[in-house]
Amino acid sequence: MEIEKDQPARDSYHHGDLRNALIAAGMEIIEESGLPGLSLRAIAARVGVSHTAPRNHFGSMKGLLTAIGAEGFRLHAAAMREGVSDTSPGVERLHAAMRGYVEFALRHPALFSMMFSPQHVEHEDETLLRNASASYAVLEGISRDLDWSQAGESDAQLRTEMMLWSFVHGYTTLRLAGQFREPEGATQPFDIADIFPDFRYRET
Amino acid sequence: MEIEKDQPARDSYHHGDLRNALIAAGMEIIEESGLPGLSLRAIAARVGVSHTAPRNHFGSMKGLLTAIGAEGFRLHAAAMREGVSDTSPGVERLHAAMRGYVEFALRHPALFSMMFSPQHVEHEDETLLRNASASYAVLEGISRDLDWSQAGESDAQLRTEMMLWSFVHGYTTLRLAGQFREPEGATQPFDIADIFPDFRYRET
DNA sequence: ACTGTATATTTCCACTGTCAACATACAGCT
DNA sequence: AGCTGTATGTTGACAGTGGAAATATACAGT
Repeated sequence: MEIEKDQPARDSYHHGDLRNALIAAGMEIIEESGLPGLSLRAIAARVGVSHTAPRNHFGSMKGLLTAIGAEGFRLHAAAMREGVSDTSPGVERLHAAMRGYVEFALRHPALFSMMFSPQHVEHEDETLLRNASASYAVLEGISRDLDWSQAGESDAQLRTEMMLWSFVHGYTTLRLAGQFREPEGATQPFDIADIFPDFRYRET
Repeated sequence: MEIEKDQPARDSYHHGDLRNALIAAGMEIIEESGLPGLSLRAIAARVGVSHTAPRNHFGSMKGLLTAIGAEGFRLHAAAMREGVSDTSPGVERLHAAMRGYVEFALRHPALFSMMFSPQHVEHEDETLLRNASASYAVLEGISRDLDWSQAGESDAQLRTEMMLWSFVHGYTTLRLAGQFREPEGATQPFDIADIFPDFRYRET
């Protein structure tokens, strides 16, 4: 790889806001070239800084990726909230939130998969967990506006939320991994709202 | 890393069954040290062969990982089938299959996440897809023994299968990523069967 | 003005996957 | 049996990676 020519001119030896600049640069690169293109050196070069400079702010590559992932969760939550903003409460709102979840992942596949990869990201990290919870809270809030009375038992609320998150996240992950077949004649797999289990099973 | 001392003695210049030996060695390493420890050179060293030898059989690192992933899907399907073998048909069998899915992933976390990572694995690969389908087919078969009549519409079968797979896979992935909270007093998150949506929602 | 600390650079290291050139063994044909 | 083409392994080099130690520079508090 050649040296980055148009390094942002820096007046002083110190950058001033290197931490945020690195996160932003990492975001750009992961959008452009995916995870394989996301190297410590590439990020540093884009900011115009030596490849060891990030170490002062993030400790290691994993630390930097974790910060990027945390920012990803922030965007993820924002995308869901926006997709939901102009729907009236009820199932439609839930469907909209689920679609927001999926569409964000399809638009930012590399970022999304990194966010949930313990290999790349320190999944115990405080801000990462907090931002992930904020994302989780969007689904949670909508879920509370519905009546899940048949769930019945203790911790019904928590169970329902886990069910929702599992379902949406699994659908998203499998779509990203290209595992779903299209139904006959269609060019895309079923929309997530079309497979949402609004039914109950019985044994034959 | 030091050189591997106890290389399996090889009588002849040619190995004889290098392809399978490499897959087996890769399996061992990913179990012991996870994805970060899984390097082309480490796999080759364990078999006692130069690090460029795999190239003849797999083309690239990704090719080798794909073969390992395909083998992983085979084991995954086998684990599910075994967990199901001594249950009578019905919901219990479905629960058993889901538990088998989850437990395999918890026992082989690195392998499992690699299997679904397009970054590591050629997810269009023929044998990989075939073995993945075999795994898929276990859930599918059990699902057919249940009555999902309320799903109703066209392609109900396919939708149901997608729903099941999404749910199980999402639960598994989120557990692996450490995203679920334990309910109060418990040391583990809810079992997957305890959050399975055997209910329907209504709007309030 | 002085001093300790935060920030950034330089240089080196072990390690990675890929590649081209070469060595060895096997398999099929005459 | 001998020849030959092809499959299979090896060697050595290469650019790229993240991390670490030693060093330079600037800032912040006294």
